[in-house]
Amino acid sequence: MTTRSKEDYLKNIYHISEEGGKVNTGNLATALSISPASVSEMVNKLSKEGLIDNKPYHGFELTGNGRKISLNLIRKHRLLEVFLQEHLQYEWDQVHEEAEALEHVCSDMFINKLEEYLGYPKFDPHGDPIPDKELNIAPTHYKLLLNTEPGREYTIAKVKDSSIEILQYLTKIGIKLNSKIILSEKIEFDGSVVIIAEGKKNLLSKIMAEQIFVAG
Amino acid sequence: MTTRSKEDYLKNIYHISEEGGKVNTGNLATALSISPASVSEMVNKLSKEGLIDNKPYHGFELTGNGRKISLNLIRKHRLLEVFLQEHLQYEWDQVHEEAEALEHVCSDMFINKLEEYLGYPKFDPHGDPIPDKELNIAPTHYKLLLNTEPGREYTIAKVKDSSIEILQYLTKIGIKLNSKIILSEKIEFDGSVVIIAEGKKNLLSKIMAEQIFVAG
DNA sequence: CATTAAGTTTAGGTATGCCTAAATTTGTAA
DNA sequence: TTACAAATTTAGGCATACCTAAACTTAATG
Repeated sequence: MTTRSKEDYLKNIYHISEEGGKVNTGNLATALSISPASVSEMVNKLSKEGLIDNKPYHGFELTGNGRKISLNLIRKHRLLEVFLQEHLQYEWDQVHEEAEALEHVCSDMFINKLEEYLGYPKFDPHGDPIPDKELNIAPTHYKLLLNTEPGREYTIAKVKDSSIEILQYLTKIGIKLNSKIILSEKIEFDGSVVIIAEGKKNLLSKIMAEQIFVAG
Repeated sequence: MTTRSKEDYLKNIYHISEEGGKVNTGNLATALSISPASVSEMVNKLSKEGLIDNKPYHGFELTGNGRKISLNLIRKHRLLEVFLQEHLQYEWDQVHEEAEALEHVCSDMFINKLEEYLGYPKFDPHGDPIPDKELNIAPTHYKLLLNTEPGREYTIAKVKDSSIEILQYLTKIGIKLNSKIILSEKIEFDGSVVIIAEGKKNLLSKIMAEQIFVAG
């Protein structure tokens, strides 16, 4: 059986490895806000169920089946976000939490019908690609804003949806998806940066800036 | 805390007492497909939490708070059913199960926005009234088809949504909400009835007929 | 190559929500 | 008014998914 809890483990394993990290007990525990001991237990169960490949003391990764479950959840999450924002007037920073709850409960039939209803959108409100019915997901080549060439103009392609505070702050300073943005200055002392967006200069802390990805 | 499980208890207590029955360990156990022993335990917890009034060995009923939680769930359930049928092309017999899962998970904000999106519908696809935001629910005075005057025409006002098979069968013989229906003949032997709907005669078993309520 | 710190796993414990079997309560009928 | 059947509750157990504390691996360093 795949419970809500197991689904959360699988989805987080997917996200951590997407971001290039090795997946181990420690960082999964941090991501899930759960003790390492509990993660270790659950990793064993998931491994016995053939959803992850575990090398004790050396980390683990999704199997084909585990990846399918993760991608299906991500598909549900992102389509739900599109619905919430486009039809129910949710704000940018509100969609994530609601989708997080609904994704574990709505059926595949529901999501396929919703996808049709929405007109087969390709991206969610944060700029992330939506896997299709066969769980193919478009690769993205977005750059971290922090790694771009200062002075050049880019387009905001993605903002991580995990922090309500950041999304609210960005909205307040007029930044949204597809806004034009220029990295104006990097401050060595604390890693914060000065950006120009919508004609205005703003300071972003390092943590804020790390949530922003650009294209172009 | 109100968990999924507790919510199911409360909702079922509401439904049983709506149908005029006394609510006790036994019939709640039957409704939930759970052992009487488990129901007895949970009834104690709900009682301690002030959601039901329990007289051991003599049944129980919802308190004001318990009733509010139930009505809010029913509101969510019915609005979700309207959305599923009107926008996602769900069939009559498919809406109940999906709504049953989603109702425990969607937020009050979600359902208030959905209600607006749907244009404040007053009834769900089975004919049941939808409680408003303040949890007021319209009283209904539908009659059991079985108790109507033979030969007279009525309008189908409600069909219970709990059995997929019955809804599928009714659809097959052309019966839907607001269809005109005449009770043609009662067969004493097994309680089944002959009805005329959409110009055609059909036999309904007693169990089937008990699901149909009419107005007019 | 022995030590040790960091990271991981195991051991033992808790709450929830279910179960079966045994004990108790209730109301009715002899 | 006692005895009994039906309904209910209590007792003791199990699985899930979490916890803390203790034990164990690993890898890096002197």
